[in-house]
Amino acid sequence: MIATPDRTPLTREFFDRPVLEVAPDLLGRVLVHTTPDGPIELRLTEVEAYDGENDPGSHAYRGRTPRNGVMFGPPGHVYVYFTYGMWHCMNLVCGPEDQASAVLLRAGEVIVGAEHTRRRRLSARNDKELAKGPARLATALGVDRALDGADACAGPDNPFALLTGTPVAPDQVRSGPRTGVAGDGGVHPWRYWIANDPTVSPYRAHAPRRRT
DNA sequence: GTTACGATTTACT
DNA sequence: GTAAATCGTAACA
Repeated sequence: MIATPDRTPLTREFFDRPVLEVAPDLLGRVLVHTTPDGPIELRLTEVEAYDGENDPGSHAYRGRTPRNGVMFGPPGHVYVYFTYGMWHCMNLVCGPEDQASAVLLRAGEVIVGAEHTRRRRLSARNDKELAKGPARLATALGVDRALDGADACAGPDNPFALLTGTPVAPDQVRSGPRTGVAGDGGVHPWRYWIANDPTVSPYRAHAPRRRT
């Protein structure tokens, strides 16, 4: 029996901590995105930490650019990037400011508004696949670069918010290498997920692209 | 201006 | 299991 999720918004202070502390603490939290179709709510089941300018796997590794500028801003905001010419992925910026660390939201369980996500996720064979993977998660929510920089701490009446939810017990948190991260960026066990959760995406090693 | 590649997903053998 | 899809971004010339 799962307790009723706490709908108090997560505070700026929650995100203004080292990213390796925030990332596992996000599991079980509830993301709210209000779309033109209606609200969608997602319980986070899998995340990945990216530790600022010293992390070879991070978009911030080579310094600030037009794309990653939000990562260098205050914590508690959304960083959205476009990749592979097709997909969007979303992150939450963690503090302290100028550290440029963030948590990639890799997977979740849709708990409200599944009917809206199914229209965007026609290849999903069941509801567990609606947000099983970072690009699938963003697609299910209808998130794109328009949300880049949005404040996740402004409360549930805003287009985007993170609520306290029901954080998972520490003994239910698992960790391992990050998925699809090249080179030295793949060595750290900075991927976190909820044990035995059916919405967690499978691990994949980085696949170098073949020459044309 | 040109080039190489990506914090992925999907379809197909 | 492998390969195609598809284009913004950043590095390099």
